[in-house]
Amino acid sequence: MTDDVRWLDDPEMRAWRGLISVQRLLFEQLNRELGAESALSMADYEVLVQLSEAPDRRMRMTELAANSLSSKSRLSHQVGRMIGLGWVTRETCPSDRRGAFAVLTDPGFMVLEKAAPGHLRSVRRHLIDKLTPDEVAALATILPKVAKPLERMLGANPAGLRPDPEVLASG
Amino acid sequence: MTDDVRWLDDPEMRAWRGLISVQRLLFEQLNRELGAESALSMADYEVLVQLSEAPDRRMRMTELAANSLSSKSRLSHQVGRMIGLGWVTRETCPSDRRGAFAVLTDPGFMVLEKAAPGHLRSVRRHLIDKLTPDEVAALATILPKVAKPLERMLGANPAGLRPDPEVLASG
DNA sequence: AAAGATTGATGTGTCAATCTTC
DNA sequence: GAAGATTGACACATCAATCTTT
Repeated sequence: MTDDVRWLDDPEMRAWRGLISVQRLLFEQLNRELGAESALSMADYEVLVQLSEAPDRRMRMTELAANSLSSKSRLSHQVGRMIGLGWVTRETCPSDRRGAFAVLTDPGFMVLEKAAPGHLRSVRRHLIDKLTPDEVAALATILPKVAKPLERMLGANPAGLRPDPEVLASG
Repeated sequence: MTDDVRWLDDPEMRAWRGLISVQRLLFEQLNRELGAESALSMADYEVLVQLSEAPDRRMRMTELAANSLSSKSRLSHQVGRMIGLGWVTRETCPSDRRGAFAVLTDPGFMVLEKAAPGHLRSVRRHLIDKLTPDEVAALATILPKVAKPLERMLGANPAGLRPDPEVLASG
């Protein structure tokens, strides 16, 4: 661990700060608006969307966790809460008795249907409408270049979303 | 609230999903690496950076909250913890006795100095190095277009980071 | 009353430990 | 023992309420 570090130059710093700002401001605002209109968090919303699009409106927990970029632990807590609210039920998997399905209920589906238009408007208002189509396309190209390597790195890790010690140690 | 919603088209959806992925994967990974190397969260880090760059290594709580895009409440809890760790002290403002300064201590400064190189490397490895200079520049241009309107909207709001009821109702 | 700031209750995320089935 | 999944303890964020000074 040498002391000579390459600091971020101006565009690098602005890109990085921009990402921080968007994370802090955009996501929290969308969360607030979604919550105010429908008592849903973005995490809830994402789970509902995934389940609503899945065959039979059901999905294995591990698959659901992967699709919603969540750790198994987080998803488990979250689905637990959603079961408490009656939006989801749990079913055991017949072919592999370790496995569990999360199943979307009708009330859960209705909550999603009711929340979707408002949430979509929020996303347009605060994100899409602020950018030109070219800029949107640029984000669509650039962001996966950052996300995909992390996806691979974390997905390759057996025990959920945990840091890779090798990568950590490496300079 | 009409039922006819304009769904996101393909680039719009990819941009939006990309942002979600980056938020989930990049920030959590950086947080984990920072924590593993230095027992610091990104929120801690940001506060330490702000204070270290401020005149006399001190800053008013409200200003610090604004600079680190945090709500006053969050910052207050956070600084409270950091005081407990000996990284920061609190001082009352002589000219306005409602006000408080957060002041960086020497131990706090040393923690930051020790953590910075590793964190910087993480940011390079997972973000900057994945992109061409053009792509970095594009992010530096595009992201503020999303962040600034939110900054204005939320900053204009007297009581911290709260949603604007008008905006919520509209649309 | 408004601004500066803190507090406490509650909800959610994280990590490590655990349990069951493969 | 590894995979699928859950649990409990703890850390942090959020919101509303509060307190003090202006």
